Amino acid sequence: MGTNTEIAAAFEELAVLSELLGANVFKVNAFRRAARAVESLTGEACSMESAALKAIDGIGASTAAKIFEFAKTGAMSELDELRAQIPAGLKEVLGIQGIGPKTARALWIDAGVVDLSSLSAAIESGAVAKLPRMGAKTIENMKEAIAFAQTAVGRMRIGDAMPVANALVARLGALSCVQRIAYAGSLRRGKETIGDLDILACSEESGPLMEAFCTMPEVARVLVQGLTKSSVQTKHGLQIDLRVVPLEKFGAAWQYFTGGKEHNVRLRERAIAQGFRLNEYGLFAADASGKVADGALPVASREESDIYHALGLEWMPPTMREDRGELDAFVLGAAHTPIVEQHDIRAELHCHTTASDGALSIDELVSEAQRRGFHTIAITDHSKSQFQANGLDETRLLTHIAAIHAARARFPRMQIWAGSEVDVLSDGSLDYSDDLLRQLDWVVASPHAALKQEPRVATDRLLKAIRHPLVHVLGHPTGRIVNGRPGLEPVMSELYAAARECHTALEINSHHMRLDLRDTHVRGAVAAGCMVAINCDVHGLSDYDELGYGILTAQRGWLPKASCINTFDAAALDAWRRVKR
DNA sequence: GCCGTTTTCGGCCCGACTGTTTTCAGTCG
Repeated sequence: MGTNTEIAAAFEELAVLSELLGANVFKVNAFRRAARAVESLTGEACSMESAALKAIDGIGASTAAKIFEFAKTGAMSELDELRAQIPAGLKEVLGIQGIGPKTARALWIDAGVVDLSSLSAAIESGAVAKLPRMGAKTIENMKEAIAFAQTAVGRMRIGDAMPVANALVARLGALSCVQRIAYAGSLRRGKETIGDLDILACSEESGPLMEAFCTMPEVARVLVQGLTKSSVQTKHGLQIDLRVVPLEKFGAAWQYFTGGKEHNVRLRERAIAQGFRLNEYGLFAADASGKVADGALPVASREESDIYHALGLEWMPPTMREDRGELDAFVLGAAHTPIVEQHDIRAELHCHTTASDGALSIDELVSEAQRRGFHTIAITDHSKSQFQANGLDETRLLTHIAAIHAARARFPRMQIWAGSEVDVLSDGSLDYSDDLLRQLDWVVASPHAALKQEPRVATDRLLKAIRHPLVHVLGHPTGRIVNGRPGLEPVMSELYAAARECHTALEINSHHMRLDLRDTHVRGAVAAGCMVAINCDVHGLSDYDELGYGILTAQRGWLPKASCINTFDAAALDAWRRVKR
């Protein structure tokens, strides 16, 4: 057996290693495409029939055979052979900015470089300078890039990147030469972590704009500076790319720089098939040989929707542009299920007061929910096992329930529920008795401890909570922390099936440190027919703003509005709740 | 390695920038 993640990683490694051996680039791309195809499956690749595998775009006979081999033996012989030929440390050499597969291969074959330290040694000894196309400037850049690789931050959490991007957009947008500006890239697509920031601007004099950008005080190193494209690295190790296009081409450029890469490749293939060519300046009519006449005006370029419409597609949210079937789903005129949007959310069903570890009183929580246009709030303080979070014992909980119910008189327009975020203990039992749970209006059950359990143990633990007749929502099901801890790794398909059968919703915890369920889990839950809750796990006033990250994650998982309980009207939500009361 | 509304062979997305070259290869996104 092997998980989809493991199989995708094997194909990605196959791509990298065969690239280092100088394989045909199209073969390398085919491995990468296979990796992506496996990664975005909602079922397990290892348990699929050969015909079903080969029916998937990007998976042919050779790839299917490799998946079978992996399922049977836990390894791929072709990958093992490549690993035996190539020094393991060469992959980190390939990771250096400016060193691609051709250079890495030349460094290895002709200069004996096998890892970063031997690369530095080869630079010092002059061995690198003897290679073709290795001038003084190239070697200087290489030395800087090696030094920078030691300090780089890696991928940044979306909640850390978003404020940086917003501030940068505001600062550059204030320059008089800037007509329009926005961020693009994986940040706009709402990925949980961001590798670099992509900013797109329109200006009639890009020189001063590029100069202003490259001389910002936080810039440590200018990688590239041109009139349409510049890249810098900041003192914190974050790479920022700025692209400048004319105003009338903003839509084409925004589409192009938002990506994802594979989505764009598919879109350009579609353009060619329809007699066009697509680039960052627009969609152009092509002649029979695929050429665009010099000076031809674009068919579409001003807005993203112009591009998609001209190609027979609806505009689609950036969150869905990952080559996971969106081009088929958004054909112009075809009916598609409305995806959840932030303004659809009318209820917060997971929040904490000062009774446990929150910073707000009951009234402060409720009035903020009301101010945001919500009709329902469930107050869910921690249960007794969370002693470090001041979790409530039985006596305090009963007092708290009364206090929450008393608040109803002060907020006649709000539906206010007394709830709990009750701990799912390591054996799957809950932290309060059924008698006590029955007195609550709303129960979120969440794992907080024992987050390193074996997958089988974790699965059974969470299944027990999902099947509990008094539980409405399984909160942050895996307990992972983005860039922090992996959390539980249960067999998700079993959780989806049980959740659907038992009328239990699975939570997308919106906090940018959690985002749990993650995007791929949401997609799987939707495919299995589950209901999903999007909650902010509010501890302080600003946590209500985390909702945006939860929505991005939900959209990346193609969550329909109708499958999200927070979008129900007050009566429907109450009816849904009462099934378990 | 994948794929087919020209195709089972011969294609496979596109452009900016850099450094090293005298016209382009390599890298990146």
